[in-house]
Amino acid sequence: MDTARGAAQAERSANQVACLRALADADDAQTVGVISAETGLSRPTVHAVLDDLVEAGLVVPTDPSIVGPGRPARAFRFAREAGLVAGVDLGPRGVRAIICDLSGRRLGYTELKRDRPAEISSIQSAIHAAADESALDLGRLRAVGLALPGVVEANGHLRASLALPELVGLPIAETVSQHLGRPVAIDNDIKLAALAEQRGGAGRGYSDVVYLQIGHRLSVSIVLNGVIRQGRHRLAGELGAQRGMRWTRNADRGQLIWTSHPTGEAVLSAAAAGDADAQAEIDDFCAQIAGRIATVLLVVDPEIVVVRGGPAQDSAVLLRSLEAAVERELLFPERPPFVASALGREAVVLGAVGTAFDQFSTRIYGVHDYPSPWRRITHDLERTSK
Amino acid sequence: MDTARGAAQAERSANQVACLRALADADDAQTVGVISAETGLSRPTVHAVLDDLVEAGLVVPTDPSIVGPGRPARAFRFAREAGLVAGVDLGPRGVRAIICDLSGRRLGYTELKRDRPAEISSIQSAIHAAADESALDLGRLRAVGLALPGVVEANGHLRASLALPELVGLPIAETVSQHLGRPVAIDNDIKLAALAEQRGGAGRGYSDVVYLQIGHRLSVSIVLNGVIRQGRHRLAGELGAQRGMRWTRNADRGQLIWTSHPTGEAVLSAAAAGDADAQAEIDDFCAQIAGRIATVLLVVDPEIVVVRGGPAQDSAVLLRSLEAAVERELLFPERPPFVASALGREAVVLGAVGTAFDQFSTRIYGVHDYPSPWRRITHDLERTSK
DNA sequence: GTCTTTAATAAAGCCGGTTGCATAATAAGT
DNA sequence: ACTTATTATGCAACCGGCTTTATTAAAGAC
Repeated sequence: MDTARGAAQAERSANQVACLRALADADDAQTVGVISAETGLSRPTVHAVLDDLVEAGLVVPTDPSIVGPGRPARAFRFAREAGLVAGVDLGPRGVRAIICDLSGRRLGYTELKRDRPAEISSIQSAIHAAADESALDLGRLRAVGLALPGVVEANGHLRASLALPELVGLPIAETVSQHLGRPVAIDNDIKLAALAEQRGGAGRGYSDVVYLQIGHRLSVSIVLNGVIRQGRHRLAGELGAQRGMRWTRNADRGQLIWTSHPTGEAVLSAAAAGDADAQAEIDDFCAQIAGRIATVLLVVDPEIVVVRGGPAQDSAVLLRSLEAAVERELLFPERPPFVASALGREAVVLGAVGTAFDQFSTRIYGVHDYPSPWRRITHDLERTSK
Repeated sequence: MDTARGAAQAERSANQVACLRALADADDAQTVGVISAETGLSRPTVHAVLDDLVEAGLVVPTDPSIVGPGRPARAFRFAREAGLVAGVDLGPRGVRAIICDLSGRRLGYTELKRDRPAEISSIQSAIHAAADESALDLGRLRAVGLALPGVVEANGHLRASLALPELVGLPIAETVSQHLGRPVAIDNDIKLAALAEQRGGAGRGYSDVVYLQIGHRLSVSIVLNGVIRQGRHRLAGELGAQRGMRWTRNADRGQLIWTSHPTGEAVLSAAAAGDADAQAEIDDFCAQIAGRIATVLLVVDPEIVVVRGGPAQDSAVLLRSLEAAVERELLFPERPPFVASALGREAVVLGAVGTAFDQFSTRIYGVHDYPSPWRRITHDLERTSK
């Protein structure tokens, strides 16, 4: 008895999404005729669907803005300002927050440094600060995404974290959610960065991506079929959890030691400028980590590897060295290309807000299966580098 | 303009599948009323759908076979004999073939040894032999699944194979398909074994399974979200493709060397009987391979690990030793359980026929998205051990 | 003020589903 | 052998969603 109703309503729902997408893709107002042509739906249907969407507040009628002869067409516009979604990246040294509208446009952004141990309240503070930047009304906030370093359980607790030990065991998602009265999606920072790169960064267009972050420690995260690989115990990619398996020998308590130049960045820059010692040190480093990377590649055989490490302009040195080192590990010539991260350090916070869109799509838009605006989320990157 | 038609027909199609499933699940004849109750569809709808299915030959009306008072209900039965699906496991020493009906029942089975190099024609021969066993009419054959050792490309060629070098580079799937006039699904043998174990073997009920075959060489295959992980170059799980990465030190050109007893099976049996030397040798072996297994576990973090190795009755010795060795490698206590393969050597051929059901479901049944009868395929295992 | 052009609305029909009711087919009772 | 109780069938009516077709409304152009 529910089947028929369900199927019929599903069809209407699908058409709502189709019309909303057509309206949101072209970001100025559109007439019913155009939407009808674009979606393949008949004019009366489009009209009925748009009425529903106007009712729901997702679409607003606009002035016809006529040009030619004939009766002016009623125009409609996606009400992208109807709701807000926030993303927060709570790291060991600071917090970043971003606020987007329903179309994924970046409306507010904040970056706060911190010396003291982190507190849960700094998450809400960052959201408020980002909202104040553009005088946004947080009453329209629909959902929040949160990125944390460490093993994040499905229930929103932080099971383990070397970077934020002060928050381990706390019900973080629950606390923030109760405080803000909004749903909170929470996940590991590297996993969210990988997702952002796959959806709209260097891995765009590929569904299977391995993301590699090379800093003072090495982190791996994997996106398969367009979704983050979590694993039964949320340990997928946690290669550091293997005993006695240090990635490199020149690491001392989580700090990489470089000899040719004081910092990793300096070594990269020098190698890029032609310094042979620096290049040799990088090649040696890559050779050390290549074995385990090769194993990861042979387990999942991804389409592409996105690498974040060192300053963006010098990443080519690291990439080529790593590529060569990995190639030496493999018996077959088939190997995914290694490309530099496109989103850099922003990837984490973009992944956070994006995953909120993904997980709470229905609550955010009020329709089922509306796709998240990853394209725009990741595209508005320039605004930050101002 | 196609949307409405499409949605409506999709609904009808879904209802066809629902009715067919209800009919196939209870494998004797069912009345319209029962199906209606089971599917939640109304009686007139069920009747219309069944008429379609009878038309398509998938369902046959049956004698009412009444019992109580009242007008006898028309009964219908799933026409499981309407089509056949074959699976073939072409190995280095022989070939196995199985033939199932539409419900996944095993109707024919054959096992042929071979000393000479393999030929493609032995695939068809095995199918014919299996059909002859039960006097089956291969005119009803709908699809074929084929398992091969080595790297199998998506187009049906064998890219690399240590076990069957004589077939490398040949368009195997295409040749068999043209010869039989039927679609042929082809894949790597270990991958298909993993799939069979996940769908109806020791990994039943789990969607993320790592399958480990421990013989003279070690093979890994991974099922994620219920589908075989293939990888961009079909190399997912091919850990042997990493240079210099021998799994164990007591291997000589692909042959494991045992000292306490002549064969691996003998070592396992002795250890099971309490032989300390044998147990020590097994523990040493497991310690050697545990590192790489741990890495695989940390990359994908599966729900369960299915292990095939040694004779079934002594597998507990190997499993416990392996479990302990892997546990020593991991920093976190979370670890998937290790269980013994339920399908044994049959897993490969069962996976072959099952993947044919999966891939050619529409052609086999004539309806969209009818689920493969994995349960019955893997359940009829006893018939072989006769 | 009328004509032309374009869009909105209304009406009718299709397809798939459901509910409700009269009817047919049987076993059991007399 | 006939009636009755019982059960499933088959038909009719209706709903929800979409489409097509025809009619009406609203603007600019002459």
